[in-house]
Amino acid sequence: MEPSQNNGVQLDAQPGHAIRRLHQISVGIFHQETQDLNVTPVQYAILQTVRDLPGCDQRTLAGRIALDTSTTAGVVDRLEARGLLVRNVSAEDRRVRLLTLTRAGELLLAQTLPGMERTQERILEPLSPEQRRQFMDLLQLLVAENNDLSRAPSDRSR
Amino acid sequence: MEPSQNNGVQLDAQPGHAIRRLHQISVGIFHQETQDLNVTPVQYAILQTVRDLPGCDQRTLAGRIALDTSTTAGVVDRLEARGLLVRNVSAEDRRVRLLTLTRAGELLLAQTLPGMERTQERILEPLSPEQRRQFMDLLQLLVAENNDLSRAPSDRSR
DNA sequence: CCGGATTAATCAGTGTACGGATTATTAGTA
DNA sequence: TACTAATAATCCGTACACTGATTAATCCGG
Repeated sequence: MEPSQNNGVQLDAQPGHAIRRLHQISVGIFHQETQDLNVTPVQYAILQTVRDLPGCDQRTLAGRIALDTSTTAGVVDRLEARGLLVRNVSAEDRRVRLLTLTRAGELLLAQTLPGMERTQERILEPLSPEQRRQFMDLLQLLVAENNDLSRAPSDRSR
Repeated sequence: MEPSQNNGVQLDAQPGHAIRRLHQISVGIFHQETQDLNVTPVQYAILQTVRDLPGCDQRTLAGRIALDTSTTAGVVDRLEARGLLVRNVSAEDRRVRLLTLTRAGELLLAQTLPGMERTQERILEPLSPEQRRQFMDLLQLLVAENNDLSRAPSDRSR
């Protein structure tokens, strides 16, 4: 009958816990691969997105990388302080601040790219090519289907 | 020849980015399912681990959940402030602080359990039973093989 | 039994990550 | 055209998550 022994809760078997661990690992590898550049994965994502959408406003940016607007503001603050991008008040709508990479930002982005690519390879390294495809398919399916359940959903429409 | 158009970097296709998103989603679902209890996933993990290892020290705890010791200290601070666990200086080694759940902590843990379990189901909900098995197998393989690459590796030996 | 290495915990500093409140500006409407 | 709603950004507060430095206690070789 064993009242409620409760020891059946294996942390590692919980999807949430394993996902947190893999995220942790992925960030760790990124830092190993980009060491001296002093960039974080989120900073990289923002630099990359602003490069692809020059003159983009912060809300659109936040929607693209699925980040809260206040978190985005903080990261952009740090990038601006380092002279990697500029914030310009829009002429049409003075509430909006348009983001553009500086030359230093473009340069840093280019320097980060190889380490970022090695990071992606190393994350999946323990898997066979077949398994890598499988894992990425399932992962992307989960993200797409559950998108609206995160607190800052991605918005690809903008 | 196309110099360096660089627009081939699709964020969503990068394992690192998708993993960050899924982590974000998983935390979001956890909060939905445990709303009024005011517990975070990491706080739950600590409560659960201390319940399974009563009188455990902070280093062992940190190793179990694969968390930095200073991060662990911070979370334990908050749990202690809420009266959910107690820190007792060890009699044998006065450097060590032994952790034990209070009755309030046991109660909160029990209240959190159903929401935590629903969270795990909801994360994988978009997948078929077969796909869920596949995804969890690959996920656990990645975590196990890459364990030493995170900045706070898991230590199951203690 | 003393001095250096080791260890457990903490502290200071940086950087995500979120909700909720506030401010400035624009847009829509009676 | 005043009044209101909506919107972009920011600010405050809380909580992870890590590095590197520090403190206190223990351990261990000579």
